[in-house]
Amino acid sequence: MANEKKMVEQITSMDDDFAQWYTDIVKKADLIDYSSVKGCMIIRPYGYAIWENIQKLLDKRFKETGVENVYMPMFIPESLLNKEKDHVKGFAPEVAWVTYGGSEKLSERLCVRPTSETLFCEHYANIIRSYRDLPKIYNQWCSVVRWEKTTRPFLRSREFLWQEGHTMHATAEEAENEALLMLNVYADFFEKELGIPVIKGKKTDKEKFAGAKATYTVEALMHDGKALQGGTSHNFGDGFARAFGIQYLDKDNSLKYCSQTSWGVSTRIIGAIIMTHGDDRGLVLPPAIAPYQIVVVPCAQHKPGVIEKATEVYDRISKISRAKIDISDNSPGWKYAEYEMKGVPLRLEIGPRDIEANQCVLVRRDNGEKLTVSLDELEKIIPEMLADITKQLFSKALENRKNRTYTETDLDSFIKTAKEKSGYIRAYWCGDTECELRLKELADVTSRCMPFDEQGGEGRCICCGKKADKLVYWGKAY
RNA sequence: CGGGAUGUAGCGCAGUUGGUAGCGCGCCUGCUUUGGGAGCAGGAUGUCGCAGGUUCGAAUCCUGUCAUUCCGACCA
Repeated sequence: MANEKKMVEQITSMDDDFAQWYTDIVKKADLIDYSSVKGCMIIRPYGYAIWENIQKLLDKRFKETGVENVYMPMFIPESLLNKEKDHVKGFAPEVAWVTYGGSEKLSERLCVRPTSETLFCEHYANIIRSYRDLPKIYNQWCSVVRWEKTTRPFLRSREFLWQEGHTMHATAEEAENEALLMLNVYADFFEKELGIPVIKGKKTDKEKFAGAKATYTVEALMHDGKALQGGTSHNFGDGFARAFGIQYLDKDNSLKYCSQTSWGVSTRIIGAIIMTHGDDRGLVLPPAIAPYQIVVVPCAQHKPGVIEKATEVYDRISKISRAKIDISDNSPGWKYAEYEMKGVPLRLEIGPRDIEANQCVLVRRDNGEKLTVSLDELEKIIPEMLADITKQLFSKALENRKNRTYTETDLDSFIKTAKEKSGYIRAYWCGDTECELRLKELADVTSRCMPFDEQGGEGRCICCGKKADKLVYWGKAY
């Protein structure tokens, strides 16, 4: 019992204080450490391994659609940043500036990239001449800097890792297709690999990206009912192309402006994983991105033959999964708690009793189920269980979203629900930004997205009561 | 950027009216243990966040500053 108490003390319960629970997990699962610069975190090996797995899986999906990776500089001259008005207005308040090189003041200050639209545009203007040069579908994996006031690990840090795709196309239609294609890549990745259900939709003008014609988003709902924008894909039309003079000579020998997209996801995804699947015992990782998918814990490992047998099993399952074996002299109970904290999807326990019976015990992190299985069946059972874990994580998260999605048709109920519940509120909206601002004021919610799947109907604007054809998901967001 | 809380050993925390720093866990050594965070014995570990100031003397009082955290406003 004394031990149980100790375990409970490790992390704050999510029902007591969700924010503190999140912070505890991030630290105690060894994902990050704080650095001496506010809002800049050290991503530790266990956390970085998760990011590497995310990168690997996404990068493969990108390349299957024709993406090429590049690397752009991290500095942007002020004059370059200023070229597109809406864009600079959106980002200027939160950029970091370099004003000195060594001891000399720079003649023009350099901004540390908050995003690289301008750099890509400058480059594209130089390399695109003819329709034969199109499309250009570039992506870069890098870090960007935004001088946030309030910071939280993974969710909002001043420097964060991400991927930014920037593409140039001959026609507006092609650009629109690209933006939607990448949105679908994100949605598929979230749902199939991470077990996080998302809502695909369009952002309102108020919420769209600075300088974009349209912003599309995949929205996820966290365990506490707050929304998190998982990834965004923007159609820029030819706005930047006009500002940067990106033109090509078409087949008909006339000069035309390119149409452009950009799309990105960041280490924020890790925050989404924590807040979607985690529980009071710690992190729960979807197998696809878990640094190790299964941990072998020998029991009574001092007894002759146990470590040998456990190692043999480990070698075997290493061929079919990312595996780890822990033969440290910590007690088995300690190891159970430790790997639960770290969210390892499966635990394989093996001790003298098992060895005698040619079996082992498999324990699932997501639901705690214990299964005694024959050692002969491991190669068959483990991949099945890993796949099933992702599915179960998905349905559990979907269930949470369903339970936290409310539909309202009159303003008073809308405000009441917004005050009393935490989740999405579905309600019609006339399209007027005034109404959006008013809802923010009255109910403290913002529009999260206009789901593609749920348009086409008609109702009354939740705010002004006028005829409305836009169904919007409203809520509070990270 | 506003409001609250915090900063002392790796982690969690005590430290009273100012007098030169302690507890638990962890760590190291040895023995016994090992199927849900093991036991006993011995041992090591500190610019008291940082910078000034007051004082014979500061972890303690004052000023500033930096960071963390929570709640708002802003944003991925």
